[in-house]
Amino acid sequence: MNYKPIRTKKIYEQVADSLLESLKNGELKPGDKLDSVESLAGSFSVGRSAIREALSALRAMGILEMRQGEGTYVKAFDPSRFSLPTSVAFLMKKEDLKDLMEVRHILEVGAAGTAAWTRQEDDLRAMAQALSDMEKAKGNGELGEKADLEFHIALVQATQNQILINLMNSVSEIMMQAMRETRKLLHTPEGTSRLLEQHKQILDAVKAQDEALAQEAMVRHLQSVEEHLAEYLS
Amino acid sequence: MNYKPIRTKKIYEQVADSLLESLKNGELKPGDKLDSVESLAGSFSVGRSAIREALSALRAMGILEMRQGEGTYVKAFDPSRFSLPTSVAFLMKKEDLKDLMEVRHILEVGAAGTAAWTRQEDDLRAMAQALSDMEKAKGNGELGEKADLEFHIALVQATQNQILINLMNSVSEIMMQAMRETRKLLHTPEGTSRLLEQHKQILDAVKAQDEALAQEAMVRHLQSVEEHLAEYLS
DNA sequence: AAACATAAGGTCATCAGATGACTTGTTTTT
DNA sequence: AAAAACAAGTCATCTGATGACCTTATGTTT
Repeated sequence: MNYKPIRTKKIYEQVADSLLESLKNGELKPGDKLDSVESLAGSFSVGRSAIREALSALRAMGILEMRQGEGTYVKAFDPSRFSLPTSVAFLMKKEDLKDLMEVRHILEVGAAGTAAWTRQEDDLRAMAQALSDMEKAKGNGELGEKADLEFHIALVQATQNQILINLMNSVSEIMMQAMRETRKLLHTPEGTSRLLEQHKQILDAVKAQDEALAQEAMVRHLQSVEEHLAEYLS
Repeated sequence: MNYKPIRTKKIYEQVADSLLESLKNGELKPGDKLDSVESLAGSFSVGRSAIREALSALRAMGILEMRQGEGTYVKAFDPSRFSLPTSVAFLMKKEDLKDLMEVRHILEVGAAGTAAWTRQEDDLRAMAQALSDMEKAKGNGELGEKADLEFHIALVQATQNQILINLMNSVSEIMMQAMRETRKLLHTPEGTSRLLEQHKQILDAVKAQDEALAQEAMVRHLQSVEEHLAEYLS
């Protein structure tokens, strides 16, 4: 015999769900100010702690904003919510990292293709700037790596797709944190010139608005990078 | 003149950061049990509420697990943490949805390409099953849609990449919620047979382990879908 | 009249004590 | 030996109090 559990959900979860429901119904709209914690506690007939936990949960989801002394407000949708938790990088295993690298590969190739369509002059300038920084940094691992990152950021920015930008950036950040030591070995003197050439091909294809070529160039680049990191991931 | 703000961070944020630090240092490992809320409150010289808020925040990040009556434990890394907040679908605007659709496009094409390499017999069976379900459901929008979704899930499963699977699934879920009404118009009687043909091409390419063909077939499929949804997104 | 200073009210942040609920392990009873 | 009762540890929630912070209104000075 298995009876249904009674009161499975914790109180603050019920409260959070109820508030979420109000949002879906349109009773609460972005920008609205919620009732004070006290009055909410009264309405729901629960303690303030439960309300606060519910609000904290919703804030963690990025739906609410609590401003001390002012009140609690419904946040508008913000594409930056579409990012991954970077704080967990340090407990990823090698397989996880391999999976993440694959996701990055997919996103980055896709971004290169999209950017070929959507890139503006600004974006081309930013990418070219990153390339020239990389050239200047030849041999300096620290700087070279920074310029490398800047290039990839400029590329994804060129897609004009905020969700993609946020997703890509958080993926990159997690990978950087998880591979702190290893990734330096890409920026040896001759490594830099190889990377430089690959990046230049990507930029040229994006500039020429050649989607297929941009994707190919990115695939070549990533395959090269992945080869050099292979031993770390195996 | 701009002075540094004093005590920028709230107490629970400081506590959360401190605990995160312990995780990075390796003082805390996945599976470990944390001290009780009381004793943590003593160690940090703060009230229990502050500790609880910190723990709640870490739980929201998926790093901790609080079990009533037992204690608080450090969770192991779980790829399912790499998903996007599905609860915010209802406050997305059309541009956001367009961006998200683009991300889905990129991920799905990438998944098709990867699956061509990694798919197992099981995966092929699951995809074929979804297709036959779709055929049976011809005309029934509800069932057809379900089978459609199953096909895409089976495809991404075939990549064997848990992070990609989670990411893709949450993207799909958000899109489904945000387009509740509109997406039904794909599963008209003649719409279904068109979709069926496109899916079959994808399956064939994946079965043949032809990466490029699988990607092409997926691109064709998504372009067709996007065309039919165009009026909704414009 | 304009700028500044002060006070008041509202609200979130934190603390501390108390009670309830849940899990685990031990002891007692049958 | 099995079942039931009990005890200890812990998280969940409630409550009241205090502090910190923001906004607004009011008063004061220039």
